[in-house]
Amino acid sequence: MCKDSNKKPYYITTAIAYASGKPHIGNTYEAVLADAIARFKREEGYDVFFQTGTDEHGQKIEEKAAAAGITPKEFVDQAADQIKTIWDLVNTSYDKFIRTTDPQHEEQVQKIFKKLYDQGDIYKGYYEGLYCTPCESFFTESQLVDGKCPDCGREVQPAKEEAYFFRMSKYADRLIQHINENPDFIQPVSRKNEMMNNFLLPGLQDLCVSRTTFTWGIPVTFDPRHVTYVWLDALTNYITGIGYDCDGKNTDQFSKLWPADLHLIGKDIIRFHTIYWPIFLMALNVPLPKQVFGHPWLLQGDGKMSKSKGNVLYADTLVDFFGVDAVRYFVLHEMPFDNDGIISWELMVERMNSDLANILGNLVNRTISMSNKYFEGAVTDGGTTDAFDEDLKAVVLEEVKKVGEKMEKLRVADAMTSIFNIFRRSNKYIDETSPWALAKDEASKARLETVLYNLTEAITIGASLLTSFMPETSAKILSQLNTTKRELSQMNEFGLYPSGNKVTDKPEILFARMDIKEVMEKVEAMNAVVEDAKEEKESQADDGIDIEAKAEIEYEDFAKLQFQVGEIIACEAVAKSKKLLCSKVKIGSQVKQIVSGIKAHYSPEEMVGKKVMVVVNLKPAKLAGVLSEGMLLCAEDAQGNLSLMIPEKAMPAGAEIC
RNA sequence: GGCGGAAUAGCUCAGUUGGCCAGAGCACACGGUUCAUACCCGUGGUGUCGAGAGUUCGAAUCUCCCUUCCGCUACCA
Repeated sequence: MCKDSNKKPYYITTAIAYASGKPHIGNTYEAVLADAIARFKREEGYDVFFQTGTDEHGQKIEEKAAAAGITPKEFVDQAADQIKTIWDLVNTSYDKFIRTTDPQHEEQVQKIFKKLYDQGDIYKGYYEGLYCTPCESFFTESQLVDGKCPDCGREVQPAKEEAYFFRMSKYADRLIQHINENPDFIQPVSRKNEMMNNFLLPGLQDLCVSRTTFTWGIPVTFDPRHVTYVWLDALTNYITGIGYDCDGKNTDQFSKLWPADLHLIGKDIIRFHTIYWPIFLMALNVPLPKQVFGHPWLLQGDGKMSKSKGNVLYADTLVDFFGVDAVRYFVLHEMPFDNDGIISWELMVERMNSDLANILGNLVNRTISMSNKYFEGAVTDGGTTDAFDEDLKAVVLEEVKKVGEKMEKLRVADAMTSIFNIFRRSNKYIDETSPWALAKDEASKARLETVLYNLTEAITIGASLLTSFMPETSAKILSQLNTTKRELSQMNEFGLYPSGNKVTDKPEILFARMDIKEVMEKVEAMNAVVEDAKEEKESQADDGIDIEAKAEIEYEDFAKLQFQVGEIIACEAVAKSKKLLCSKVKIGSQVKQIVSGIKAHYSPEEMVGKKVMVVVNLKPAKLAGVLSEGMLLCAEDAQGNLSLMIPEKAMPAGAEIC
């Protein structure tokens, strides 16, 4: 134990997963990536602490629990279990799984909130100015149309609902300085510019840190109508999980581990980790984490991964097909450093066959087979040497170094490529030395011994390096070679495999080749089952959706609105806009220009000729610099899909809708 | 609309401060081999290094401009 205290600490975290459902393979990627880094750091001799967990508060969970007819706590208990099960399934070696409903975390969040309030960083305020009572919504000045509610056009009033805010601007200069002085703080660097240019340099808005519209959250002690709103609750897990104490009685663990060495997060929440989180810490007078790495996403090749499509890949499904280490290999290998990666069944099978089965599995198998065939399993250093041997050794030792260098830069995929270069070089070595030819001549026995010894040694080193990335496979190979894991510190030397040691006499297949056709047939069969279940569920669920009710209106309010049928006679995308289409709409004898945010749902071509429902007397406004003289009405479902309202029977352009 | 990034072999990408015939993996074709999971090894590219112009003895690498994609952000009646 004394030995441990001499080790340098390394504290790594993942983002905590939102406990609202089953995590898909894209989410799981983050856990595996963090795990590979954590394991490698342990190999390097660090005293690693790896924390992950779940974010369990918020309105969405409150609603989902209600829909399921259980309490929020019951709901998150189930969800957290499910997430933990998946993390365990893919062999993540976390040291702590924190949940934001842990009493210890909740207590600290309450203290932190109070402390920041007492010192003036958090203040009670209200959404500035602009509340529309019927819509129950707040708007900023720029969102208003003609000074009125953009949704209903009514008057808005200043300052309705109170909320607590964090004064971000106070710390902005310090943060800008910190980011400039620590170029590695935000990774990849391209994200640094985005944060600077979009948020820090233009000036930070204060952040809302409490809510009164839902109750499933950590109550504000001195104002219990409020619950702590997301980021102050979630981000603080990184310090509460290791024993931060707001009153100054931090645990030894906290003193040892903080500041964290690496927050590993998805690129979508970089802003919260590189702006709000550092500022919270500054306010608490706690040092900032050393590095935040916003990793890219793993996307599905065959169409976007979406739950509504039912084509989401889950880690457990993939593990059933390919096994844990193949899945780990795939997600780590396919994910470059700053571009999104792609996952599909075809790519999985390809990697499985070419890298895992052919290059690695077959290498181990053929090597062990030869040792058995020629020497009854005994691997002996024959003491000979030639140019092929020297090159093999040089490549192995060189790649060992590269693995360390790549991992230092968080280039995990590149590190694995280096390991596989050892296996590739070993296959080539077999070809160069042709052991089967040596075996025919008793005179070259020593030479043959050396060749198989060098191979076994190279594989031992390669397999030992694999331990951080594919722990089960690493152990299997070493076991078949009847040896133990080579320590990183001993990898600057070639030839430590005990001479005369015997390998297993029955090598097992590590990775079986797979047939893409068979896999796809199984996948389709599986999807068909899922599809049926989904349809059944939908037919049950299609009894409508509920939306927020608006206040009752008088008939005269309704009568102010003028609806008419309009015929779209021309339509084009609005240049420089992602969501807008600009239509020329014929209404009776006149033609109006109307801009609508429906580009994601309709192409300009399919718009033309449609007869649609138009709000005609809406005051014209400019959208993205283009004049819009009305509004096309659409129905919207829970997923945000839009459908234009079209008359059920043929109607002329201009017909009144009443 | 604002800010930033990228465009290199069929595919995914490397190419450090401008300089040795522009590289790797996958895929494909041919050849070799048989220890092994029909595997492994070798050989094979007329790639306009997105288009155009410029700086230079020399540019994928620097400058300008254009085109196209991407990210963040704003807007989205």
